Amino acid sequence: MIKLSKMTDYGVVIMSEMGRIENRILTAPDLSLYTGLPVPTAAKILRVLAKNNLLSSIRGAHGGYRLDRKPSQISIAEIVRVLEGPVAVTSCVDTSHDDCSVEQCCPMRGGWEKINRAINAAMEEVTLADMCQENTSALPRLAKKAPAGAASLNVTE
Amino acid sequence: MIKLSKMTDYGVVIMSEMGRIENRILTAPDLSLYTGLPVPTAAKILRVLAKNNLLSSIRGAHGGYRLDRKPSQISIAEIVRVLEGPVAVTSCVDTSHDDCSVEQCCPMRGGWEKINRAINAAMEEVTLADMCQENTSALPRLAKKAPAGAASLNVTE
DNA sequence: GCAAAACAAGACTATATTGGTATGGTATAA
DNA sequence: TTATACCATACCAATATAGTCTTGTTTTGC
Repeated sequence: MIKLSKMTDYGVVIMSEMGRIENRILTAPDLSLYTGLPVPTAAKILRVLAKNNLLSSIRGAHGGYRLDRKPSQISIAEIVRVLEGPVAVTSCVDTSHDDCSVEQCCPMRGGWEKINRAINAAMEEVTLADMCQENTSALPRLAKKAPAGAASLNVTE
Repeated sequence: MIKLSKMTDYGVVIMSEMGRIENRILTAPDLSLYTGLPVPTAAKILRVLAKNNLLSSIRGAHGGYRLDRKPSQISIAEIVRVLEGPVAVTSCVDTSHDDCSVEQCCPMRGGWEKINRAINAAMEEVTLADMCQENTSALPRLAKKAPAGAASLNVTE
């Protein structure tokens, strides 16, 4: 199961929540309430999103966060990239590229490259607007403890 | 950085190694030698691959492992699926689907579904044969300690 | 029939990543 | 000037992963 980190998942959930309300200002506690995430966690993610120009932060009393662009202009790829780093299925794990010194002529490179491109394209194509289409009253839906609320299916085969 | 686990990476490397040699029988120590992986690790992966009908195991003296099918008939998706589980970017992490009880009407589902499908298609399309195209003398290439040798690029943006 | 070679299976350990929390600081509105 | 809310960093805990070790089973070949 190739999966995104929870932080990234939460990030997408938070962003869609903001997308739904659009140009309203929401605070970390607001979002925490809406999504079921603990406040510090929500705050942490919001900070990162703001730092990377997906949200603007407004400080001081009555401050909070606001979407920087329209939901239709924000791709999932962008959110994932901000919270998770470059979108790619890499395997030469280390930062030091010493081990995979064959980089340039590695026979596998072509295959992975193709796969990476496809993944990127797919994520680039789906926007926040696609994620938060109308009709879903978000607020009351995550009763219990759990945050979550994103993808579920597995495309098993 | 959405990444595959090392085991999966190793699995692909091992499979391409076997694809290169095709219908020869290779033992875990052989593969360990060729790929630079520790023997027990290679053995572990081989076992999983064999259990899932990608390799056949031959026991006893002069035994080992052999590819079950031609490299061109084995997709990367299959290898990844065997070593990593279903290929999907899920986020409702838990096995218990209790938290995401909205599954059916979750507004995000559509978006993730699309992304998952694209990833799957890409991996389904690339075969082992694509990964181990000719000319690369595999044996002497991983001198030092490190195994690796798979993807490298990052498709950063 | 016995010994050696090779796979089979599981438990176990150590390490790395990640999620989550706490603390102290800064800016701004009322 | 006080309360609200963002900012930054450092720390802890839990989980997941990689890797190892041990014991067992099957088969070849002498």
